[in-house]
Amino acid sequence: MNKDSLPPAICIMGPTASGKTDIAVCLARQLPLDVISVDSGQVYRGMDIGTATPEAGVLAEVPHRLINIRDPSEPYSAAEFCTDALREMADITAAGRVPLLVGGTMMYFRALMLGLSEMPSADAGIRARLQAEAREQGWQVLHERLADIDPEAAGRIHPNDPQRICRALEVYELTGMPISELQTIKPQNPSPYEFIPVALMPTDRGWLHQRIAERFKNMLEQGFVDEVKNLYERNDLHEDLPAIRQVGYRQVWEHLQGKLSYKDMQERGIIATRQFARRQLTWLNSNLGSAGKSIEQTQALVFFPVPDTDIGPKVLKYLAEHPILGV
RNA sequence: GGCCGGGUAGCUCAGUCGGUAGAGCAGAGGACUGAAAAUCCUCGUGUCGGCAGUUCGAUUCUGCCCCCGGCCA
Repeated sequence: MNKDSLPPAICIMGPTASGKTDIAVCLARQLPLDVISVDSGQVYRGMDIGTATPEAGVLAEVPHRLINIRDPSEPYSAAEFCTDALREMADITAAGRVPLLVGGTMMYFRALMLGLSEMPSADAGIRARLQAEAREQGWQVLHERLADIDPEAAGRIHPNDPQRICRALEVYELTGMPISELQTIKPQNPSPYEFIPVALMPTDRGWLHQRIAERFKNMLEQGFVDEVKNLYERNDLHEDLPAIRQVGYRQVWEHLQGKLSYKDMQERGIIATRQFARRQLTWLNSNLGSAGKSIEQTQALVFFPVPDTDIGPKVLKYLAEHPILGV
């Protein structure tokens, strides 16, 4: 290792239900690793069953950081994740250990590995106002407004994509600068680590779908509906919150509202999970893979096919022989 | 057994006054810079239940048969 080399950080990514937690536990038992969860849902307290947060026994043996750090009423964000993760990574590295980032929130991985451009964070007031304007005039009008101030962003953002139109207008109001211009200013030093990204890739979509269905039913047996009911009965949470919009929670919430029968809730929940997994696979197949190679200190994404009964030992072997880890 | 509805895409169905058919959902592919488990874009050939008849031409009309509902026996 030369003096310029950065400390290593291992990333285990994969779609939902691909077996990430099992791998993490397996690796943590063998190597001096500390786990950080990369999961936009597990950050919320009281949302364990539906987010497949590891069970207490697992957490007792292999602690996961960045789990249950926030109330569901307060939206978390990719930027906050970066701040929190870098803090934890520094802590782990200082202790002479290696951070093991495990999760399925690909945007958080991207933000951590490539960094985010310098931009203001969300502004609830502005968003509420833009939402109200959209309700009256329609998002088309707001998209046209965006086209006036930032033609490039308007060209990239589809008129039917309220979330991105909203963000682009919000950034412009806050800074007076087009978001497309701010985004061209790449972060200088995203994260001072050498990432070793590993992806679990299901080779058989049918297998994944079956696993997703089984796991969702299993969540219901473990009391998923009661978990959501506890949140539902608080009366300060609503269906527009990121926490409540999550796969599974959204469907159970609608069931509690009487909008979905139990049977339909289960079916729609499983379907939503499948679609979520497909989006995660798109990340792994395209952006994250190429993005990994575009940054010097980031290694190319390495794929491990699943299911594989020897997946644990194989990943372990790969890491143990990895030059950056210098084992 | 009789009468009435239905049998069209993986599912739910629309439609073709006779010129081989299209929506929603599912599924697949893609995008992704402070909500990302979010948000959004693209993709529709299938013996139109089977056999025969009428016709230049039948998924469409006619007859018979099979299957699924419902009603009557």
